[in-house]
Order: sequence, then structure tokens, then C-alpha cells
Amino acid sequence: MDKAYSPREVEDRLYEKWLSEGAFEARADESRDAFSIVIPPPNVTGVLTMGHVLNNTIQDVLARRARQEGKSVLWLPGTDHAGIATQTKVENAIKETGRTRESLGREEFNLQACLWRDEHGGIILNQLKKLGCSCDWSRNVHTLDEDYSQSVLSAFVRLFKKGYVYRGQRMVNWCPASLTALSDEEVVMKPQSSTLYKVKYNVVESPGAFLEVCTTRPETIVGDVALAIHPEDPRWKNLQGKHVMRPVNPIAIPIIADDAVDRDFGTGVLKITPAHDKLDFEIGQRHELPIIEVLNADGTMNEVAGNDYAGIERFAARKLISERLKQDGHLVAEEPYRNNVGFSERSDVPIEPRLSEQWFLKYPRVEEAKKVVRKGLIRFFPERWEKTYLHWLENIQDWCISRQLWWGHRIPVWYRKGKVRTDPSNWHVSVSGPSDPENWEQDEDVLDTWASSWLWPLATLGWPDDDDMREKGFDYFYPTSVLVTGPDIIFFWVARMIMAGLEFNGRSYKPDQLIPDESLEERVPFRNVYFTGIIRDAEGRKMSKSLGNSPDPLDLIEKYGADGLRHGIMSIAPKGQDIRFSEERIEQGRNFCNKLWNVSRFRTLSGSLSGNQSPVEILSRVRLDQVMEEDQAILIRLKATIDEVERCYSSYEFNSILHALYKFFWNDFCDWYVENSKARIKNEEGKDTCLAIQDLCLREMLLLLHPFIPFITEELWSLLGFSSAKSIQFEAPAKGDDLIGMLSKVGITLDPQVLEEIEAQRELITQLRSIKAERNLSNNREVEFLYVADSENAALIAKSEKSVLEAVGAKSLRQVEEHPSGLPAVVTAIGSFYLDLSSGIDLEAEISRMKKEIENLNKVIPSIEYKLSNEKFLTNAPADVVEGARAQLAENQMKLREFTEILSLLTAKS
RNA sequence: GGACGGCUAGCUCAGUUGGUUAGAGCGACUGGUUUACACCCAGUAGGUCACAGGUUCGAGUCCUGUGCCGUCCACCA
Repeated sequence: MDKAYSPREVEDRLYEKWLSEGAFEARADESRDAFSIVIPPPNVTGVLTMGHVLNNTIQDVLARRARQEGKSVLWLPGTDHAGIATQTKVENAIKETGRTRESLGREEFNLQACLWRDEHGGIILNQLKKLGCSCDWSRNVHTLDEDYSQSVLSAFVRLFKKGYVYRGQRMVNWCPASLTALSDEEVVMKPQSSTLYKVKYNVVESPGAFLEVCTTRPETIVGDVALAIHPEDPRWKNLQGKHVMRPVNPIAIPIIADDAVDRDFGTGVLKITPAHDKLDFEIGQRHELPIIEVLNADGTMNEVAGNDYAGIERFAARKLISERLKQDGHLVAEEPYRNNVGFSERSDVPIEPRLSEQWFLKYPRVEEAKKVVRKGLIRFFPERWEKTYLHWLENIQDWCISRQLWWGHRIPVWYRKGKVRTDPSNWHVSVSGPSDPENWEQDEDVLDTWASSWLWPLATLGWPDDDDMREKGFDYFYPTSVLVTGPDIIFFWVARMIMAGLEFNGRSYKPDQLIPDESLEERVPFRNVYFTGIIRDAEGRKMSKSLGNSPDPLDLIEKYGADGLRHGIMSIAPKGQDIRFSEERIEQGRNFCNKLWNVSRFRTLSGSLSGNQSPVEILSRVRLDQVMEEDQAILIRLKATIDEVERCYSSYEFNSILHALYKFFWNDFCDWYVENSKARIKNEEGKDTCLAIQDLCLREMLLLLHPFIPFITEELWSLLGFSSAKSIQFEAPAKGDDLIGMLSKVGITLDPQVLEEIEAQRELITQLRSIKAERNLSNNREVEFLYVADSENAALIAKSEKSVLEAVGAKSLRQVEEHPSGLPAVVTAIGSFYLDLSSGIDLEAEISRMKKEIENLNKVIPSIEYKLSNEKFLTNAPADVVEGARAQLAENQMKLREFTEILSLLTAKS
């Protein structure tokens, strides 16, 4: 074994081995419990981010733990076609070759997109392999796969037949960059610095009278069809029913009254542009006002806006029209204003409320979706996300599911050629299409990507095809055990999957018929949902590609190993809190692996490894008369650690699991038990017993650590001779009680009292080391200690004298009756200890060293004293600096006294 | 406007039903290569637990209020 652990070779070799053994392949096996996870499918053309590392490491930990526990595990991988994102990327790539989407045409474009996907796609899956993810790769699914598409279209058709999918002319969120409608969830509100324009509208019927209106969007004035006031607003009561002249493209428009007007905002008068504002549209409907569109799909003004503005981009038009208003004397005021504007999440441009013909979905099973979470049939970790989830469901709006894109699942609706599309009697809706396709034309739109991924747990297991479901073990693996994802997609994905699961799994119910409680549980797509935190950079910003603040996980794997990365990220992943990334934590993970490697290496150098193939074999090497208190203590701690790990798994407290394992391994096992072993294994009598206990601890440690750091643990598992017929991957760590059982079978019972004694001994050793270190005697192994203690404690001290002396680095511990004077002392729970400064010391060397220390202090002290006597220093320096100087002076003076005393004692002896 | 989270050592964070003297890692400082490990060992320093009240024998922990930071939802033109 090399001195330092080098992950690279080990990781690649072991991953290949796991794949060739088929260790990750899932089979429905009724004799065992099922454990299943579906991966949140990443964008097929994406690359691995730190968020993926966190998310997938958690899933891998759970999958590997379940595999060890003997469950039949399915971790199902796959990728998402990511409609807008991928189409935009492909369009940009095509643009570089001088072509456009339109010039290629739909079929050719999609062909190019597939080529592009196949070329750039799948990178992320290979990156997950580097991370060690134990997915069943033979089951890899892509949302545009033929089978998956069938299931997406099938869901659409079923919901259509139920009357839940409908087509309609509605106000939607329009993205002028991507030229498509978006769902409400894809719009992000951003505070903007804009201008509030106050515009004057002259009253037609009363010359000289006018109304003032505040707006942030003067470019839409050309689409105004009315002004609205509040019906009870006394200020304009007499104007209701009269008309004003539109200040741009002048025509007379009515003054109407509507409750929706906020009297307190601006002037209390609202201009109504039904084509370009959601509220205005509603008011317009109520008052049967005309709808005048003045914007094109791409955000430029259209011909209706007039020759002066047609073709001009919306923000340029805003400027132009405001200037025009100013010239005409219609602009009363303009002032800076901060408001929230909706942006397209993908394209990052302001969205445009736009009236258009789209497909909408009324969500199915909303009530049941609330119920399954309220009743705990699906549990959220942390629990608090339940409130967010329920609040969203309470206020749920119909979902706009059509997208004006080419990359995606094309809507399975056909219209009779040459007939009016708005009449449903001219529609054909089916998965396979009409039998006489020549007479029909298919709807041009595709489905929102989330309208495919909401079926993920169902479709990846073969739904809705019976044969496919049987082959993929649907009944065995569904509902899946746990979903691991970020809270940022709780609405996009989690909530929708729950509704889809409830709707589509099992026998169908009529729309108005609630699913009975007893069959809810088998229909939910997953039982637990673990929400990870969001990874932020050192400044607390969300990691993103555009900020360039996300490290490349592959670089980190290269530098610290996959195990180091996994350990690091898991140790900073508290339950559901955002995570501030720091490379130092990854370094710590690497160091942990190295420590594990080295203590194992030490074990291989200490003695034979035979007899390690099972706990029974290991314990058979124990000689009862050689079992020491140290052995009992480490076993008690091991048991406590196992129990703690068990408890933390059930509540998904991964950082606590690692913390418990780290503490046991490093602070208890390495720092104390193995150090103590060094003396014991020199002695043939106790060697075998001591090594057996070491082996038992190491074995359990490796088993417990394996889900987190699979590579190094598997490597050490075989290097230390633990491997039997079973790989570490399928070997369960002992439960706490199992451990007690195993031990009592060979006659070892654990006495909690022993732990206290060992604890006291540790405390003593630490104190004695400290008293030595303070006097720069750390390396002197000849020092002697005197102590005063009662007879009970004295017996205890005598019992552990040898190991205390070894650990402290001292020659003797001698009991005295009287407290010696003039010696440095420490007080512990079991007695007062004095460092005998005169004994066992190289007097000449110590004396010259003391003199050197004193000489140095005699230089330092006057310089601090001078500083403190300086008036300017005292008045100008910050208080803490002055205090610091005073403390420094006092400490050095104290040191001087101590050293002087020690010196006088030393010289008296010489 | 509504909801949720955070505020603990210089930094990043643990702290699970309220209970000895509040912990870890990193960083700082001191000393150390005695054959597992310098990716290491031994030791030291460093905290008014955001603030103000309250409940209690006892509060980092529970309650009320305030402040700052962050997230989500809604949104008034």
C-alpha cells in the first residue's frame, strides 16, 4: 500500500468492475423489499453542476444503503429534452452556419436537433458515473424516447376526453424572444427602475375638463379602449358614461366604472388596454369593450399602432410616444418609479401579456393531492415545505401547456383541412392520429416540457402499456421510495407528479368522483420527498453558469477524488438549509479518505490479516483475559455510533451521520484506540485481541461509510481481507443490538462504567500533555509527575499508569502525601498532579533554554511597556488594540516570573 | 402585502423533547518527522449565542416584539 491514497486508479477500476458485475441492475424480486428512486432528469445537453453533485450523491447514498440492507434497489436514470433551452441552443448553433430554423423547416430542424442532442447529450450521465452513482444504466430513459412519448400523448388524450384539456383564447405570458407562451411558473418577477408617466386625457363632452392617468407603459395608449374609475369615487362621479379623447391616434373612448380600480393608486384613473394587460382584459370582458392589439409577437408595434410606430420595438416605441405626448402637451409629469416586471425565466426578457389561442389543462386530483400530503401518505423533509405546497394547490390556476416550439412532444390534435379550427367537431384527438391523415393537419404546437416530466415516475416504469409495465416491474417498484430534489421545482415538478400519479395510476375514476382514501397510498408516485438545499458560493450567491461561480465538479474529482467530493458535499448538507460551498470542505473529505487509508495501512503492517472474513471469525481471535478497558470503551462508542447513524438515516440528517462517523473514526478510534494499541501489539499476549477489536471496528466503519465513500471503502474491504462471498455493496452493517449479541456470544459484555473511567484517563492525559506543552517539554519523555489522590483514585491511576505514561510521554507517576510547593499543577477529577521540574531533565540544556527564554522576554517586555506609556498610542489606537497590548504585557510578565522560578529551582538542583 | 428560513468563535457551520463549564472543521499561534498518516500529531488562544421583553429553579433552545439578511407567493396600472 502506498503512503498516500490515490483515488484515480481505484475509482475508475472499481466503477468498471461494478458495471461488469451488474451490481446496479434492478430486478423485481418478491422475496425482498423494493427500494426505488427515479432521478430528477437533468437537461440532456447540460453539464454537471454542484447542485447535481449534492442531489445525486444523496440519492446514491440512499440507494447504496438500501442495497446493503438487502433490498432490491432500482435507481432509474434519464434525461429531459428541455424544450426551450435545447431549442435555443440548437437555433444558435444553426445560426452560425448561416441558416435559420425557418429556412430548415420543422422536420429538418428536429433532425438537426436530434443530431445535436446525440452529440452533446449524455455528457452529464458520464459525469454521474465519475461521481460513482449506482444507477441502473440499462434503464436509461429520455423524455423524447418513443415509449415515453407514447405515454405523454396518452396522458394528454385521457385528460382531453375527461374534459380537463381544453383550447381557448386567453391572456397568456408571452415571451417575445422565444416566441412562445409560457406557464405562470416560468415567469419571474424582477424589480425594475422605470418611469411613471402621468398623461392627460381630455373629456369630449366638457371642453376644458380632463382626466389624468398614471401609466408605466405609454406605448400601449394606442390600444386604449376606455378609461376606468372606481364606481364610488366621488371625484369623477359626474364623468361616468362620458368620453375622453385618446391622446395618441385620437378617437373618443368611454369612461367606465369598475370595482377593480384602486382609488388610491396614482390618480385613481386607469387606462384600459385589454389586449396587453391581464386586469384590463378582465375589465374589458365585463364591459364588452373591443380588444385592440398593437404589438406583434416579437414585441414590435404593429400597423394598428399607426405608421409612425409600426415595426418599432416596444421600448423604443415607449420613448417615442412619451416624447410625442410631451410635444402635444399631454404629458403632465414623469417620475422615476420602481415596479415589478415579469421576465421570462429562460430568455430573461420582459414577458408580454398577450391574448392567444392556447391549450390549457385543468389540474386533475387537486383535492387528493392536498390530502396525501396532509395525511402523511407523502412526507416532506423538511416538513415546512408542506405549507408552500398546500398554499400553491389552494390557489392553483389552469396550466397553459402548449408551446410554440418545434422541439418537444407535438400536441396529438388534428384539424380537418380547410375547416374552421375553433369548432371541436372538426378535431381529431388520439395518440396514433387519424386513419386518413391526408385530410387532416396536426396542431403545430408542442407540449410544455413539464407536461412530459410530470409523468416521470409512471412513464419510466412502462406506463401505460401493460406488457411494458410488467417487464419493468411497475407493481413492484411503484410507488417509488423517495424523491430527492430541490425546493425550487416544488410546483414545476413535485406537485404535478403527485397529481399525475393520483390521476393515472390504478383504475380510473370519474372527474367528479374522489379517489377513496384506501387507494390513495398505492397511487402516489413516491412516499418521501427530501428537499435539498441550494448550493451557493462563498458570497451567498446562487451558483450559476452566467456568474461563472460554480466550480467544475470534474476538476474537484480530479483534485480530491470522487469520494473526497462526496464526503465534502455531504458533510455540509444540513437538512434543507442552503449550502455555502467551500472547497476546504472537499479538501477535508479528501483528508478523511487519506486518514482511513493510512490507518488501514497501519493495520496491514501490524499483523496478519487472516481470519477477517466475518465478524464471527474476527471475534474468535479474541482472548477474553486480554480484553482491556480500552476495548470495552471503543466498542461502547462503536455501538453508540451505529445507533446514531441509524437514527439519522430515518430523518435524512446526512451531515449528522457523517459527523458521528467522523468523530468516532478520527477522535476515538485513531487518536485514542489505535495510539493505545501501539504499545499493546508489541506484546504477543494481547496482540491478537487488540487487532481483532481493531478489525471489528474497521469492518463496521467501512460498512457504515460505504454509501458515502463507495470507492475507497470497497478497496479497503478487500485489502483488509474482509471480503467473503459478499461484496461490501451487499453486506449490511451490524445494528447496535446485533453488535451486543455478537460480543456476548464470545463472552464480552459492555460495562458503561468503564467508559467513565476511560474518559477520566483521557482527561488526565490531556491535562498532563498540556502542562508539559506549556513549559515546552512536549518532547521530553523523562519528566516525572507527582500526584495527590484518595485511595480509590490512586488505584485507578495505578491501573492505567503504563498507558498514561506512554500517552503523555513521561517517566513516572509518583503518589505523594503532601501537596508539593512551587511546582506547576493541574487538577483533574481523579487527583492533583504536579510536574516535577527537577527530575529527569537534562539540567544543563534546560537551564540554558530557560536563560534564552528569559533573555528574550527581557527584550520584549520593555518594548510593550514603552508602547503603553506612549500617550498617542493610548488615545488614537482602537480600544481592543490597547487592551491587547496590556494583556500581552501581563502574559509576558507572568511568563517571566514562571521561567525565573523554574530557573531558580533548576539551578538549585545543579 | 402574505408565508417561510437564517442571525452561535476571525470564517463556514453543528447544537434532536429547556438541564453541568456552548461544540466541530478551517484559519491563527506554540511545539513536533517516536516506522499509519505533514492530506499528520500534541497543545494554546478565540463566543454578552442579532436585540428587547416574558415564561421557568434554570433559556442558544419555549413565547411576544424589533432589527438585519435571504427565499417563495401575490402584485396597483
